[in-house]
Amino acid sequence: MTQNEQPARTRFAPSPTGYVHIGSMRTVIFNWLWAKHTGGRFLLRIEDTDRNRYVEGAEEQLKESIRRMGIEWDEGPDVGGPFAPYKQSERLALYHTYAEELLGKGHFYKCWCTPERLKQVNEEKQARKEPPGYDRRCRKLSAEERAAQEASGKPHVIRMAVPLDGETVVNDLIRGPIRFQNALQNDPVMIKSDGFPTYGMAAIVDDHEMQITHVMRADEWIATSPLHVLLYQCFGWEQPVWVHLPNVLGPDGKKLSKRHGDTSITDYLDKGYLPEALLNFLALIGWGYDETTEIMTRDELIERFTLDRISPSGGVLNIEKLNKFNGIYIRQMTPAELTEQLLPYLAEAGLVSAEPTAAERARVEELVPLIHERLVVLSEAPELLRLFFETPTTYDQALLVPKKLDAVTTAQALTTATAALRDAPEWEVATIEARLRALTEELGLKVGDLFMAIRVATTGSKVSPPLFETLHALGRDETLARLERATASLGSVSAGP
RNA sequence: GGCCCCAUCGUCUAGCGGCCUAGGACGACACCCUUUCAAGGUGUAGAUCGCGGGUUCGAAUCCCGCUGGGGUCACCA
Repeated sequence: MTQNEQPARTRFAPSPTGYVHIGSMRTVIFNWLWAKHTGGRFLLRIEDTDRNRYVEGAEEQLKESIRRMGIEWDEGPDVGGPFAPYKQSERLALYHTYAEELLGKGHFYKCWCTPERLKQVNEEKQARKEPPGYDRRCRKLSAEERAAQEASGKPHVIRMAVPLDGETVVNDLIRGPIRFQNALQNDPVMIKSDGFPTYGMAAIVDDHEMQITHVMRADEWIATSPLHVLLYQCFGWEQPVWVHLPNVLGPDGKKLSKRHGDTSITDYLDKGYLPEALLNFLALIGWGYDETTEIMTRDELIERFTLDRISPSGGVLNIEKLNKFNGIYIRQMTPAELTEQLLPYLAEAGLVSAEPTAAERARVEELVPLIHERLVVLSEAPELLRLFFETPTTYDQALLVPKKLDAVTTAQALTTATAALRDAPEWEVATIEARLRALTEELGLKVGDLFMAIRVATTGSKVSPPLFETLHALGRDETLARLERATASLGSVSAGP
């Protein structure tokens, strides 16, 4: 791109309040891709400055989610780095040092207004149809008043004294300059009364300290970004490149949230969407390489990812397309690889033991080719493979008897087929096929009718992997037993009135 | 409501003044292959580039207005 491509330092800075949703993961991916593309570093920083929203285990879950996607941070919790700690609750002293500095320069001021007063001010403003916001009372305190408040020792917050006029320009890389009137901004709280910094304070101090070169974050941060620019100006620090990413939207075109259902990245992973497929798919929401290329490996993505190709508009997550991608990636795996991935799902369904034995593993691997190209998502495997582990118990007569045939004819056909298969010289796919095809002529049945009757008789369903392979995998004894059972169920019908 | 962002087939997108009678992908539909389902192959439909003005010899591409959608207005991030 036109931008210099010096090694970038990017970061994903979530607050540990819950799971990582699919939109956040897309943000992670963009940050990570850009760092890797430029040969830079991707950091993870935990923004736990709101003790009211602390969620037990959220940090671990968050790290786990990112790792399951095959993404590692070069600096951050667990791995450390030159700017440790990477958790804001452990960096409190730093924020205070900087707050003191700006307090001294007059860019920050202490505010003793209580939440109750703030609320009241807002209500009054609302009543007067004025925009809500702090009235800056403490900013206008006289020296004596300030000294009095100071002496009282009452709890206070520290606010930034936003310029009363002029404008602040946020230079967003993909949107260009965005202008904001300073007069319309509020004096934001920088340090809360509990001594913790707010996002605006902590993020800017840390981004500067950690030498972040590109701040890539979700769209919704645009509105508060002028405050961040202002803070950089107060400190006299060089700003990072601002890159506000378009949102990943729900089917209704609104910001993705819990009400849209499975928005947690782990839900997708648990369902059996492959990390590679998810990565590829997510990279394509809000970014595109060229006119035709869509399927790209991790390395190709890294190689090709540039900021100038990020689009400014949000995109709806197209699950059908994700499914397609997942199928493509599944088909790229070897049977052995697929087997490994499938075992946990089969174990959960009770089809193999929790600690699969070598025999079970081998059995699954020989079955895998039968469903390989039919799998969309890993979790579908148990249903597709169940017929090889459990004998169908009931037969739907309507399914078993081909449309143009009756029960008696079908039973006879099945009986003949059973005999033919019993007599087959050996149990090979080609042999089974030869026998059965010959049968259609002998019986004068249509290929589809005979095969379908056998399919339903042996699998209990009209949909299955290819018949001959299926019978072969079932084994002769099991095949014959199922055939006989099905035939018997038909007999009871034909014996009826 | 104020401020801000966005606007190409149903969806994800290509397009950065002439290559566009707008390309690709998913989905849909049809056909081929075929023992079912898939996979694969071929093809069809689908976007007056949100609307209206400009600028220009020429606009999806630049400018303005409108409309629509979204975001944000906390001692949350």
